[in-house]
Amino acid sequence: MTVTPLIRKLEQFVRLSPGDRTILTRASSERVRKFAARADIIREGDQPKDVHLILSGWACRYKQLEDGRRQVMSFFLPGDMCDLNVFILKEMDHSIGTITAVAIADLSRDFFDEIGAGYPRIATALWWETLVNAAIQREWTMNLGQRTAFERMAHLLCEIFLRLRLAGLNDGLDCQFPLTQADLADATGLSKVHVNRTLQELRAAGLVVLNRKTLNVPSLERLMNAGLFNANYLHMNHEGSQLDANE
Amino acid sequence: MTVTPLIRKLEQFVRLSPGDRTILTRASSERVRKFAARADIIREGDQPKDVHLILSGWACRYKQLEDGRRQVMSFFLPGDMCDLNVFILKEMDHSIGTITAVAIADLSRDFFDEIGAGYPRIATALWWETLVNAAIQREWTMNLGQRTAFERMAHLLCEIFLRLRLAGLNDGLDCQFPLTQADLADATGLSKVHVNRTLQELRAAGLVVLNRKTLNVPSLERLMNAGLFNANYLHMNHEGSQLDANE
DNA sequence: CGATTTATTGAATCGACTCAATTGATGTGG
DNA sequence: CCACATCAATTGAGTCGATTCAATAAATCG
Repeated sequence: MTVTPLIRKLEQFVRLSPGDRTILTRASSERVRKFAARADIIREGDQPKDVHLILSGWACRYKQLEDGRRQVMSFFLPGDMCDLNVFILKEMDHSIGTITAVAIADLSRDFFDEIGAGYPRIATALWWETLVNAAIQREWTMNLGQRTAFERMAHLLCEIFLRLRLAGLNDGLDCQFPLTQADLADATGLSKVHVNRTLQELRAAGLVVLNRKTLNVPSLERLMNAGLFNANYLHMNHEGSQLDANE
Repeated sequence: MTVTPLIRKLEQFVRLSPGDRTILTRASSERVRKFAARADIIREGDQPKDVHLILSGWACRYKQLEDGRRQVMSFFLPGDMCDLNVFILKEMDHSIGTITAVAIADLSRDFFDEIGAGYPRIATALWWETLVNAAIQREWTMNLGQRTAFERMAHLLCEIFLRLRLAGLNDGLDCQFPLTQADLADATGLSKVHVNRTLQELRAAGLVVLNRKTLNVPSLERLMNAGLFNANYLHMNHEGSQLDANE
């Protein structure tokens, strides 16, 4: 049940068989852990032991400089997982912290061996996810390097909105939006004050309605234009039929 | 011979057997293509057919907005390869262009199937490379979002210097450095003028000597301090002994 | 060698930041 | 369920880092 976002997302790319869904569901119900909001799941310097799959709630990767400057490098939404095979590294080079209360499933090396050996569709879908995550990280580079505050914020909101939709987590034009302006500041490299002013501009332009932890996007097309948003990097154009599940 | 940077780099992480080296050398000598400086290897929108391995020369990933703003999202040095399994995507979301004259080897899907089936050490090393590349991309996010122009430039120069060293391509305190100030501007999100001024600051601080396409770093430690550089994200602390090659 | 690219400098401007104070929401314990 | 405490959002004013525009100098290439 809680795995739905993952399955839903992977099926954007491959059509999963009942057996595929079963093993994903099983893996998502063993070794579940819960965290409060604003807690760390793993810290820079820790030894990574498992791959974390977000079952519910929002989290983020972040890194901090000695003087306190903090950068959020990505957001994890339900159905997202941290790097495949992280456990081959000796230590984490960043931290993963929660935004809201979060439930995760810890996925072991054995699980991925099993997938590699007997679940080629899942393996392919996980590669696709890995490539999309890399593309998202590159797009953030573009966002921080080239876009103005206004464009950057519009772009980020577009991305989150679309990613929630891929995971089946939005409701028409609305979605849950638990990020504070401080979170947005850390993700966009802007100051909190400027985030506030930028959001006001977006509101004034009629591009977003954002309050009480809810985001409403009256016209995704207009928001995309404002953010110079090209969805190609999300590689969604597959209609779930890349591989067939003739089991 | 030209594969040396790749083998050298991978051996930071695993100890390769003679058989491992043979297949890497073979794959690097079949299907070699050469490009002039400032040419595109593949463009956004193209269908990716192979994984590209840089045998010699420097290249970069980049993306451009309609109005011409350009962001370099990563540099490819000899021994680097573009995303594993890119060919599962329908189209490229960015372009790859050369900086200098470049020779690449095109690696096919079959090659990677072969690696997966019979060369576990190489497979592990390629995963390590993938994870390090993801970490580098995240660090660029940090760089663009949080560091000042001065720190950012110092950080970038550190990273390139260390990566060249990993591939066995620098000579003591010196290394080849074919990037123009315009390239640095596109990579750091700064204007060309400001890159120029920032480099002058770095020179004035005695942190770098940079001219005639050569970079000299008198004290890597001081440059690292200036860039708030923490090398943990390169995951180099493995001494090539992660897995043994008892063939 | 001239032609073109790359690097450098100066001056004026602007986007985003800092500092500081205020308002508004949220949440918790008594 | 209110009162207080805390966290989140908003506003104003002054400043600064980095930008743009424009011109010149130096390097590189054919």
